[in-house]
Amino acid sequence: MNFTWPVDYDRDVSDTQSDGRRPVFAAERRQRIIELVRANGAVSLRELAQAVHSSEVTVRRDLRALESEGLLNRHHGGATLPGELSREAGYTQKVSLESAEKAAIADLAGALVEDGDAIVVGPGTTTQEFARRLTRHAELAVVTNSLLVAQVLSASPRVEVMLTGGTLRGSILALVGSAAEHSLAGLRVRRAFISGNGLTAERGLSTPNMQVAGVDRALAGAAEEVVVLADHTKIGVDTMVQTVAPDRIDHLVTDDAAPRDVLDDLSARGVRLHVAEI
Amino acid sequence: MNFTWPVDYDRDVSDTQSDGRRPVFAAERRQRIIELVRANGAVSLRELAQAVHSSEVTVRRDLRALESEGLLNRHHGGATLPGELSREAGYTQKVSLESAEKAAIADLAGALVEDGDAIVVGPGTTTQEFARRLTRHAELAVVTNSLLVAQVLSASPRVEVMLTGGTLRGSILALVGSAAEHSLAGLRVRRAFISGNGLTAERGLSTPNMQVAGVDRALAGAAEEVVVLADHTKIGVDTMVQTVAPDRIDHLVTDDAAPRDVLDDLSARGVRLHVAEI
DNA sequence: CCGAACGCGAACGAATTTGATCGGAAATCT
DNA sequence: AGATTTCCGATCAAATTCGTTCGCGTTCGG
Repeated sequence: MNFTWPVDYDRDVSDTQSDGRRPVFAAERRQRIIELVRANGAVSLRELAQAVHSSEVTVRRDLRALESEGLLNRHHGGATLPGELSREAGYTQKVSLESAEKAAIADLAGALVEDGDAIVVGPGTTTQEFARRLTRHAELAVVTNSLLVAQVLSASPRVEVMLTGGTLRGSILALVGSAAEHSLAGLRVRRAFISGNGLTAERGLSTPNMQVAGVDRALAGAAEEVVVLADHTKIGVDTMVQTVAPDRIDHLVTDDAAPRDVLDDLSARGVRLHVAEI
Repeated sequence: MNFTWPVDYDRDVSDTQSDGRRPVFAAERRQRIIELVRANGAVSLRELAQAVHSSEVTVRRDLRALESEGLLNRHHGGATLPGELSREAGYTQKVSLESAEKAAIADLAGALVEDGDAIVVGPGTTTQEFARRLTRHAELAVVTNSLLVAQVLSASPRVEVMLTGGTLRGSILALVGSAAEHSLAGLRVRRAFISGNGLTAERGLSTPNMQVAGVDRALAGAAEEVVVLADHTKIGVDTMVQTVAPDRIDHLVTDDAAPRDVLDDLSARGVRLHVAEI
């Protein structure tokens, strides 16, 4: 925990540890290095060397060992906390995935919006793409719990954006939790445009996360009609928590690679289909 | 404490928190670039270079690398979010003004936060920079109405971010209106870190916009202590709506180019000063 | 008491990063 | 459409950092 440094005064360059003072164990030094990196987020090699009273070569060696244990990340000139950087690699990869399908779906869904509408838009990459189309409409009121959707719409002055409150879920940049659900309680809009992780005819829309499911339910509950935006990779798959029952879904916008039988089942349950041709 | 950048590496400082400024790692710079692009939708090359304190050549190299990872799209003059050339509103230019001062102020203000704190962070470029420092702390709960602050903190799992609801004010990417104020009503945190457009000893903190003023008041009201982050360009100027009275301000963090007399007046009114030396 | 093993620091070549410059391409203006 | 301004790509040079080898001193086991 706390280290008492036997002697901390000027150690000259040529000075060695021949004077009977207790040597600083390597483990102590490394512990100190980790503390420094954790405290500052990122520390330069030189600073570390000064701080632990060792040469830069030694610190480099330590950093190499610590990196192999996953305790920190090395960079040119120093080290940083692991995970602090290089984040979001997974997220943005999703954006470019099937972007043609998403764009086509978003285009088609845009036809379901009219000037002067009040709508709800849920989180997701498809709905984000959909939101981009909304800037053309005049006098739109959009309620969303997605920071990305809000940001997309922030530029257009003719769209009024209302964000729900709530705690931020960093992985999808959306607001969840009871505060988010509660802020939707008194709301009533015409249509909700939401996505999800899976859609089947039997169980409807679903998502693998409980908190996300709660808000999705609240989003759908605030609208008279529910529009689901889902590309073909989600049609026919079921995930953990059901969010919207099949008979509560009024429209489904998807692409023509979706399995035909599932679409037919959905249609039989009263879901109006909008299939984008890629 | 001198803040000269090229560290003289002959001196052996026993201080572990060395004051010399650390070189910015390439990974950090790229992360910063991504954040800037995300936040503004589209940023020009020149502004990016200015913001990260590097040459345009280096930024160009970074952009090339980031594009190959699919993290952004680059084209003549700058870079945009991947997926769409959504915004044609020209590259925003308010990205980096007096960024050195802001960074120093943010550093200083970071000392007013402790692990386990619950704090409020208001909108503004300075507070955004401040928020970047918060990722080092453990078990932090942050309430904010700024999308940019939320986004900065979204990457760090040790910080819980709560966003107020409300209508989005696109120009500053913050939530305002009665919903925002109402969502802060039942809240009580230790400190509020807010910025503003002007600060005088007579009228305290002020901002030119009524709606923004309302939320600022609510933000300050939710905290036991109010910390104002303001660079020297805001000290001594008064704008339309008063948001926080002088005697409600407990701390002021600013830089040493602020007019001395105003600081003295503020100090006489009980405001504790933290002046960053550039 | 002695040799081997180990940790640490110094030195030097290699590799990486960064900034500057210049010709050519692209966009904008007239 | 032509001219001009701006921006991009590539090569080069300087600085910094990294990896490796070697030497020195200490410690441990016999």
